[in-house]
Order: sequence, then structure tokens, then C-alpha cells
Amino acid sequence: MKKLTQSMEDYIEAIYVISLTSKVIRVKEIAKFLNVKTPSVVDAVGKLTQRGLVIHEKYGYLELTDKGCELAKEVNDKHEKVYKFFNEVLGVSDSISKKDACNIEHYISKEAMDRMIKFIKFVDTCPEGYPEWLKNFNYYAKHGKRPAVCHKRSVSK
Amino acid sequence: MKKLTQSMEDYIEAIYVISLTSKVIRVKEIAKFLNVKTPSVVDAVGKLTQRGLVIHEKYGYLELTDKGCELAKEVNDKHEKVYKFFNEVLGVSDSISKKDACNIEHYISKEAMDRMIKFIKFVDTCPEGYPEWLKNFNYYAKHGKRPAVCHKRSVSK
DNA sequence: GTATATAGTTAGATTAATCTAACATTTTTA
DNA sequence: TAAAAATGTTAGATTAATCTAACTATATAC
Repeated sequence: MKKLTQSMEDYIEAIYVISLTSKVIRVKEIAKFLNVKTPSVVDAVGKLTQRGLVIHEKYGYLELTDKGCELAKEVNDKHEKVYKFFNEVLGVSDSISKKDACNIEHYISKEAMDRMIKFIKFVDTCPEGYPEWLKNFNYYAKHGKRPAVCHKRSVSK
Repeated sequence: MKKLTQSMEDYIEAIYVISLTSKVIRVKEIAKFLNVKTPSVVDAVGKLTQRGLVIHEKYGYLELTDKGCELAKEVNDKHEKVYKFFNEVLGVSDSISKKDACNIEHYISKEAMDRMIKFIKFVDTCPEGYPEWLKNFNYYAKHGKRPAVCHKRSVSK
């Protein structure tokens, strides 16, 4: 089956995200979520329905099929991970990280995705907690130079 | 002036990149570079000409105006930096880094770009050369676990 | 239970990016 | 220098994503 377009990915992801906090899903909510008008949503939902990703009772509620849900989760997962990487590793602000993730999620390769995920894990599982080098990077990014070296004594004995 | 579309950015960047290794630029080369047909190029060049970014002698050569060149460099710079970050920091393969950079260059924010650039610099200006933690990350990405700790003696005296 | 408000749909237009096929110009070459 | 080859352009079609305006269905409120 052909890949979804960026736009269709947005729609299916929106439905998924809305479903996380909302019992029922309506055309209007999707429109609001994505900042588009309702006819655009109807159009998109029609296409997603044809592909068996969404079920839509006319004039009624929407839901994702299993396949649709799976796909939506994949897209959203990329979003979350790119967001986390930009925000937590690179230190990009929340709002910009969100925007960037929104766009990049449609384009980034599996391989790069994998590396970002591993990078986050690498940071999160650092034996000494939040790693020194990342602190130093944040300092560097902010001040344009490394922090003054702290000639700390060896911990080993 | 309105922002260029992704596609227009591709065209202007292509012209710039071709100009780096080629004395003269023709419609056909751009088509080949971007994997599109010549009428698409003619179309795009028309639009870029209207915006004062390109000069095109009918049936002849093309060149970027100063403004066009500046813009093209900006786009290409993003490309280069994203490529470098993916490749050198995240350890993504050359070819995939290139493809990802190609897409992401159109979407990434100034802020994230800035952080990536700083990250690369942070790595490149590490006082001890290629940083230990990045070696460790590469090991981690490859093997799924950190390298066995080397209880090295303190260097300080 | 009818009128009004809200939500959803359809029809038709617009913009952007692409293509193919036909045509025009320029360059090459014999 | 005339024919052939290569390159560039134009016209017209297609696909995708969006919109507005008009219309339809459902829900709500007296």
C-alpha cells in the first residue's frame, strides 16, 4: 500500500491524539486541532476511510481502525521522539521543538530516528545521572564557551 | 517578501550547488540534479526570475542574482549543517544523512539549527579531541549497552 | 414538537507542483 | 550550410490540498 502523504499523516495523527483525551471524535475537533476548515477534514477523512484507516458514520463520530491506530501511533511516536530530542538534548524551547517535530516527523528516516531514540536513552541511562558533558554543552550553547574547568580531584582511590 | 516554498528552495539550492562545480548552468542540468522534467524547471525558473532571484536568458544560461545567491546559500547551509549533525554526531550513514538533510533543511527552525551548529562545534572543539562520551554513544548505539568501564587512573596530579 | 443553532457535507474554485506531447530554437556535424 | 540532434518552451492535463458558499442533517431549547 502506498505511503500516506504528509497531510494524511497529519490527519490520522490528529485523530489519534484527540482520542487520547476525548471520548468521541468529531470532524469539527479535527479541524480545530489542525487549523483547517471542516470541508478539508471531510475530504481527508474520506480518503483515510477508503484506505481502511478510519471509520466514519455520516454526520456522526469517527474512529481509527486497528490498522489506522497502528499507523497513527507510528507517526505520533516519531513526533514525540523528535520533540524530546530537540528539547532535552539540543535544548530547543518547548514551543519550537513542538513545531519542528510537527514538520520533521514526516520526513525523518528510520535510521536517524533510531539514533535519536538511542541518544535520549544514552543520556537517560547515564550512570552518573544527568551527564556532565551535556551540562557543558548547555553552558556552551548559552555562553559561547565551555565552563571554566573545575580541576576536581580524582574520585578513584 | 513571501517565503519560498519547499520546491522553490530546492530549485534555487540546486542552481547554487551546480554553480559550485560548473561554469555555466542550463535547464537540463537542474532537471537532472532534481530528478524532474525540463518543463518543471522552466516553470520554477520563471517564478524565481519574477522574484528577482535568478536571471535566465531564453534558451541560454542561468545565473543567480546576488539576492538569489544569498538565499541559496542559506538553504544550502542548513542542508550542510543538518547533514553534518546527523552524520557526525548521531552516526547516521552518509546516504541517509544526505536524504534526511534534503528534506529537513526546509522545515527546521533557526533555533534548532543554531543548536545543531553549536553541538557540532562543541564536539569539534573538545579539548581532549574526539570526546569520550561520543565514542561511548557510538558504542552504545551499536551494541545496545555502554562499553565496559575502564577504571583509568586519574590524570591530574 | 417546531424553530434555531450547531455540525457536517457537497460543489466548485484556487494554488502549487508536477507531467506528457507538441513545438521552437540552438548547436553540432557531415 | 543544411540536416539532425540536443536543448528549451508552451499548452494542457493531473493530483493534492486547501478554501468559500450553499446546502443538509442533527441536536437543543423553548
